[in-house]
Amino acid sequence: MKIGELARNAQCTVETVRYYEKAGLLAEPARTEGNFRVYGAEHLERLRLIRNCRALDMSHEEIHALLKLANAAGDDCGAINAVFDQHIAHVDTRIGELTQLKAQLNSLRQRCSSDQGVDACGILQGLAAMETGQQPGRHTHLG
Amino acid sequence: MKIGELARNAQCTVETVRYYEKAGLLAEPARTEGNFRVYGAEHLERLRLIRNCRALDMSHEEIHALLKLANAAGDDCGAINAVFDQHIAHVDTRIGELTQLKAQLNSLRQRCSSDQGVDACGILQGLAAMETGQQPGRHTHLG
DNA sequence: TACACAAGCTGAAGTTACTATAGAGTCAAG
DNA sequence: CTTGACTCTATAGTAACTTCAGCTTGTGTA
Repeated sequence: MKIGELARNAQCTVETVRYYEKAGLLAEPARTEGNFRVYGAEHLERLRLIRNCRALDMSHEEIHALLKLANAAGDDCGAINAVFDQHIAHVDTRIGELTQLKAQLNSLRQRCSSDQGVDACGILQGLAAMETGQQPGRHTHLG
Repeated sequence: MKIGELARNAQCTVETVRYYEKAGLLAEPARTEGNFRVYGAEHLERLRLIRNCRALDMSHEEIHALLKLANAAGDDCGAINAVFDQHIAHVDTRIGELTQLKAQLNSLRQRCSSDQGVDACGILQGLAAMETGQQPGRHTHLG
């Protein structure tokens, strides 16, 4: 199968496929005489796995670790669980941060009644007065 | 005040300050004879406002719009509310996405009991079998 | 006064995970 | 034999910074 078909089967673009190859997530496939990439079922399976991990917001680093572990057939999969648990922790942290954020935003929003002039705007006053919070802190790779 | 002091007062790095200047969020300050930037209280106030907006995960685009509106003294602040409301909607959307994600991750996680071999790992099986979901979809600028 | 060291300067490159573009080559159908 | 779909490589752009190299300025101490 050529790159277009592979991409269609995995619901992504051909550019993404080539990008994964350069990024070392997807093995370099064979080539035709005309230099076109030719893929087999194993490539599709691996690509699907990668896309699913991405759909779960895992970073390339996490996926890379996972793939490496998955290839070490015979090992027990405690390490895989660890990668997974860590990712779940990331998501959880991020949800907590955003929830707090939303509360703060809502409380600011309540301070403005929309018809007043900019000088009296409660939102702007609130934004200027807030004690500069701790750096949003990149505890996770999630935005 | 020089750039280092300004940065300390606003809880950010000097590189970030220079970056905001280049990005057009912070006005270019005066310079000393030796070409050092010199800031006044108004710069600090504006920088604090910017950092607070960032702490609330607003994008530069949103902040830029907000600053422009804030400078249009005299206008009523309905437009400011609109920017704010839109941002709150972004945060809300993202929380919803991550919550769904977490449920999916947890359900996958339950499939593995850790002591088995990689071949039988329920997580990997789940990841391979998942129907490639819709693109995570950038509805918001939040990751 | 001399010298070290902190702090400042500019400009360019690196980060993440792609997307988009340019300019060229390959291949099957009509 | 030409058209059009598909593929190739290489490069640049995205957001919001961070890091680095190489230089200049200012300050404190011997």
